[in-house]
Amino acid sequence: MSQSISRAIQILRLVASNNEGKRLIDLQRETGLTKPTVHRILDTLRRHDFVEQHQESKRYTLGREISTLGWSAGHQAYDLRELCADHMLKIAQRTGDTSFLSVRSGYDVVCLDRQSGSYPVKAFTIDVGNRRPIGVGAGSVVLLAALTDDEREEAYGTLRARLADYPESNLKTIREAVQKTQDCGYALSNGFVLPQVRGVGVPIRDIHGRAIAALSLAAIRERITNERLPELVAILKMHASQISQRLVSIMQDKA
Amino acid sequence: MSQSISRAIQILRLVASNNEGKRLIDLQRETGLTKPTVHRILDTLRRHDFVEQHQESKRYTLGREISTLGWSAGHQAYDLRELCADHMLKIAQRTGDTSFLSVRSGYDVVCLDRQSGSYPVKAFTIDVGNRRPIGVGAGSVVLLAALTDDEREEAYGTLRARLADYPESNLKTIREAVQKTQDCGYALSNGFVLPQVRGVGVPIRDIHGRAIAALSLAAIRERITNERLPELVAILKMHASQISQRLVSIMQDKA
DNA sequence: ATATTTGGTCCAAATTACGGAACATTAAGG
DNA sequence: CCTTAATGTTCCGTAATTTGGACCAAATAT
Repeated sequence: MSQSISRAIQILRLVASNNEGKRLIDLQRETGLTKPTVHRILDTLRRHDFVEQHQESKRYTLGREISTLGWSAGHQAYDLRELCADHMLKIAQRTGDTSFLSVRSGYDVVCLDRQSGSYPVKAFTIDVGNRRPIGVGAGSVVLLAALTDDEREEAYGTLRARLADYPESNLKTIREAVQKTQDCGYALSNGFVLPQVRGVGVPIRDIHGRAIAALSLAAIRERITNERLPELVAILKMHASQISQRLVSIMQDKA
Repeated sequence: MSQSISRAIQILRLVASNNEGKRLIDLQRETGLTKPTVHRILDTLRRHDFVEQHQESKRYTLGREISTLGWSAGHQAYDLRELCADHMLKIAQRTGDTSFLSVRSGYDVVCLDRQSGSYPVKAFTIDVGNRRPIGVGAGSVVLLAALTDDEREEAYGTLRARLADYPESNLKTIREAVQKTQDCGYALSNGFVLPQVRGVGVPIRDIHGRAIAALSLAAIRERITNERLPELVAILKMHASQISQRLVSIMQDKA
């Protein structure tokens, strides 16, 4: 298998994981490769406009070409966001908390959309377009739990190094959360991202039953009590199932 | 420089250039590489969800991951389309013809948007999301003319092989059209794509004066007469300049 | 039924990517 | 302002990776 292509893709994902861009040395550390190798790969990607380098800060960000290719790819991410927009809003309105829509990207999770409810203390644990390691946060645990056993073990492998940025998370608690999610059908993040914040997440399933996205909400700890939890889960599950149904009918229309 | 990464990117672009997907052998011919090489690269891209392979037809299309990465890249293509939406509509309304918005992607040109006017014979020479070799069509010539001399010569190199699909185009007429565009500030496609269709295009320039996109329109030959041409060019130029001004103010707001 | 086209696999040859080392440039510290 | 540290960039010999000829399998055309 083409090693350098895999490395280039790994670097692309890492560059994507931070909106402010990444420095060469960040990528070197995160990949474990040597400086010249990372530099050469970045240089190649830059020549093809897959990444851009800011002149002053020297930081690398995703390039114009990725944006254009994504456009040609058929706007899947955009379509899913459209499809869920009303539901996202309704969840935020009905609960007063912040709703999130996430999809998996390699061993990252990307936030596709976010809507905030009326409650004055907002839990904005992630911005739209940003990424997190899979397993960190409620929606993220949902997507981790949905992987095959092999994939999940590989995900745990990549996680080890990356959890340094999330002092509230560790492999043990993530494994437990995944187990719980598989048992109960929903994920609970008990301060995994920020100690004051709890989150709840459920999967959105496609026509084959695969979890293609996660619907979740977050709020300060005090607002997600054990008493309120069943109600929140019910709301999320209802919207997830409605979205799934629309997905199914869209798929059937295409065929 | 990383050869295999460049090849992977070249293949990605080729896969993107056809919405129905590409067969292995198509890619082999278009790249000039051997079958095992193309296959191995595609296999690597597939493992990373950068391409998908349809089970029945064996054709390769862009994958879920490209869509997601494009999302993280900051929605540039989408933003530009939004920004131009009103203008696209107005051009179609005022002229009665079909308006196009295009951007460059390597040595391809991607159609970002299309609006059709009231005239009952529509010229749909390209669909939204589809690609063409740079230089084929009015908007496409605009973007070719905007390259640096070195880039343009390389583009001509890649064109040679690809013009087989466009019997109405050849390197000589494209070179002439580019020259004319540089002289006059607009491009005229005199049946380059389909013999019955003429097109007119102008550049949309960013704050630095670089042509980042092309605004164009197309109609059956009889509707784009030499008498009507100045009016059409004026309309296109007016909208292009308005879009440029909005781009400038957006850029300044960011800084 | 046979020929042809296309998709996929194996493996030896050599081209290519790799990374140590050294240099350049920017940022931090005294 | 000078020194030290940290990061970005380039060079080049070496070794590992990619390469493509040859081959097989499956589908499609004749």
